[in-house]
Amino acid sequence: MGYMCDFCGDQRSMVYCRSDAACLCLSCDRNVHSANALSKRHSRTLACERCSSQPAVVKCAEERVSLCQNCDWIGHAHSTSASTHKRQTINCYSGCPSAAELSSIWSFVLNTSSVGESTCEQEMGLRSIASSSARNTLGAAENTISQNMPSTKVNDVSDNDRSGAWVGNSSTPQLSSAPCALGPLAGSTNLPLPKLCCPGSKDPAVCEDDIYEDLNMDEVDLNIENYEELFGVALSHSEELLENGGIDSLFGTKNMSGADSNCQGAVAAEGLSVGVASAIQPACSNAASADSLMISKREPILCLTGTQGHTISFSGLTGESSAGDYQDCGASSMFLMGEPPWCPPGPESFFPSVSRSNAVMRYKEKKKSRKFEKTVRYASRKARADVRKRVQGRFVKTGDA
DNA sequence: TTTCTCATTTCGGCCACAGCGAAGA
DNA sequence: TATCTTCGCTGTGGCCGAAATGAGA
Repeated sequence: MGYMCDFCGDQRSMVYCRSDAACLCLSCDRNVHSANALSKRHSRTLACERCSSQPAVVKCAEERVSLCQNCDWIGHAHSTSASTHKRQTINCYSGCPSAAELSSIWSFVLNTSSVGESTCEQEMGLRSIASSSARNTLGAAENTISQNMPSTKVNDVSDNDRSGAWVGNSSTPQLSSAPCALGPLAGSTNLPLPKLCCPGSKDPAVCEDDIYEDLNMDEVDLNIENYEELFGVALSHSEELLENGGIDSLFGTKNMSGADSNCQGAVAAEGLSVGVASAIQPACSNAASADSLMISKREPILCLTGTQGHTISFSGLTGESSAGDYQDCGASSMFLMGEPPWCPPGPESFFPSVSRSNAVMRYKEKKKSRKFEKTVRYASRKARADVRKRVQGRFVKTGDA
């Protein structure tokens, strides 16, 4: 890092806000994003420690740095030795999570409190910012993985790892958490397979609908106390763990690479279904906000390690994503264009055509009725514009009649 | 089934000006 | 180095026209 907070300029920046395109310290992150309900929806993640201008998507265990997609690619794809580096997905978050909740999202702090306890109740308690939708959809993804890759050993983690499977890393879904994963959403569907909420999903419309239905950040009432203090301790703890080589326990999940990697089987399997693989590791699938989930759709990032330790990366789209992009393009464009370009022409029987058309109708209706609130950044300007004289909608000079 | 026409919806530009930040004195 | 001044840019809302979309013949 080393870069200063874009807001206060005093503290070291730690968090990258996609919506604001800004790097913030934790304190400013809290202040800025607790201002109103809209700002609470901003999807944030750790800032890339290399370029400090992009959101980090993975954490390299060997180099001990958080890297954005680009830096990760530059640093690992071109080097045979570096390509074997163990990397962990860094999750997004939104709202104003407490330190404990952030620790759950990133799993690099206060891990001991949850180690060894993997009950649904605890996870739900920790992840209060996570919507049931996100939880369910990921759970559905797990289920799908298990069905589509029966030969792949998905559940290959210790109890300790399991505790962080949900809260810390989306790259390695855990079948063991099926009671949690198979929530009402997945269970209520009549579709042969649970819904997926990922770029490779066969029915993004369904996903987005569910996201909007189930996500209600306004209901989240989160308070942050002793933010800096907590994180100071937490970071020290994480560094200590890193020095001890306890990357697994630090992140609470399996690594992305390695001989027993969960993803390995997926890649090794011939005719890899990218869609399914995307379900394995959406960029921010653990994020609670629709924001982040949409980002996941737009930026399907795959970093899978094959049998030779080579990393295969896919990125659907590159470049900056504006706030407007998140509004709709993420899902609708993909949806309207049919199958995502990265979807292989595999079996099309994931969803019956009737269900799909129904999903199309539901999606269109919902899209029609959806309202995107406009954020007024300067109330004073708004107040002045409201009282300013106009002619045919245009402002006129004060002196003019 | 395709093509054309009309109605409806969506979206971007325009306007004045206070306020903010950068640059220079 | 600190303070002040100047300049340029930003954002605000309602209306209009062009473009896109949908429905019907």
